[in-house]
Amino acid sequence: MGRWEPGARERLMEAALQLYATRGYEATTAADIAQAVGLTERTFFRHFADKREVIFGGQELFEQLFVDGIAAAPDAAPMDMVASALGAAEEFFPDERRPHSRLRQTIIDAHPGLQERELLKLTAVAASLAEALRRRGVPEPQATLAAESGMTVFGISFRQWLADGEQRSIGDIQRGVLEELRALTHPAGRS
Amino acid sequence: MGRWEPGARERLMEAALQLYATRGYEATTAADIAQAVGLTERTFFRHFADKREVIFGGQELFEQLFVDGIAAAPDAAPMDMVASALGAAEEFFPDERRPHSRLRQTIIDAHPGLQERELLKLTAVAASLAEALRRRGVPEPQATLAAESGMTVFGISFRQWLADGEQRSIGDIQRGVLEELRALTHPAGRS
DNA sequence: GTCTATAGTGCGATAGAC
DNA sequence: GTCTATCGCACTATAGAC
Repeated sequence: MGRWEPGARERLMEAALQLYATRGYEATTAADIAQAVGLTERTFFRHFADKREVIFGGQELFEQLFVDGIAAAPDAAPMDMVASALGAAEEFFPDERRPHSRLRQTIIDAHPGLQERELLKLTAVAASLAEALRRRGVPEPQATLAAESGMTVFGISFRQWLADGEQRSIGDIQRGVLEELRALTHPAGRS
Repeated sequence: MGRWEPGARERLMEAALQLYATRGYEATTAADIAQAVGLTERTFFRHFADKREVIFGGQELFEQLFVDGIAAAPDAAPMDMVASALGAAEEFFPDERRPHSRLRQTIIDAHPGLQERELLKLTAVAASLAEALRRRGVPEPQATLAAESGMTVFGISFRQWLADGEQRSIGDIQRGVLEELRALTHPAGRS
């Protein structure tokens, strides 16, 4: 047994989610979260640059899955490689995770500061996706366009996946949304 | 003549831009900005909810122009109404404004906190665009998809408009990027 | 217009792991 | 001894409450 319990980071994240959910984000101080897991405020800020970050742990894995998806996609048109990479969402958001994701999203939606951070993270993923596409030989502006369109599809699908009564997997939803995007940008009758 | 110089808000915005550019964003306090135009810190926070907001004045007009663009667009496919609304960018970003926009963007790009705020503003515009499309009878998810795709086109085009040596108007760039998007989501040979 | 809580930083000290 | 996680304290600026 060491001096410290292991997994301080994970324990802080879990405690933060619970406290933000019950007591409210603004009413919860960094010191509260730290105290809840037997640490000090100073240690909280060693693990997380700010009070918002504690909600967004595990995002690196999420981003990596998408990027790997591009690298592993068969040679095809840019949007088809993106579609293939979107499969990563299925791995990251299995249906069992829906309740947890709903709770987390409720907290984020209730606070502009957290929404800002979420958008920044999503934008970072889009930038990484674009970079991965360029490594596959896709030029600009197509790489950024395809990457951002992919994240748009993911975002809309993720929201729908969380919607009350929704039963489909996120992958199924994404495939439908992507088809809608294709139809939208190329309506029947237009050459 | 009133008791106060008029245009406190505008003077604060201009002073903030200059101070952020010369001294750096983090090294500039709200009190510094207020003092530069002969006001107190308290007054600064009466005009702007936080230190970041001072960079984003005038966004309401920007948003309104896009929304009006949707309302005024001739009846057509959703993406065509969006394309029509994108024309608002031409009015809001005439070529004379390029140097000012470049300075402003340099400051934003150097600070994650400002990037977050910028993304939130852009997302708010997308949400308003989607709402305007729904008022024109476009259902979900097409409305959100078209609105967010429109903002993607705007964002990429705006970046390109600021790029070194770029001569085209933002409208010309947007038209090209939109065509790229159409081609990307419907490559030749795919039905 | 003042007063105050909280976020977040900097630095030094300490306690274990190796 | 080095390295790393933790703590404690002092400090500033933000932002909101009164």
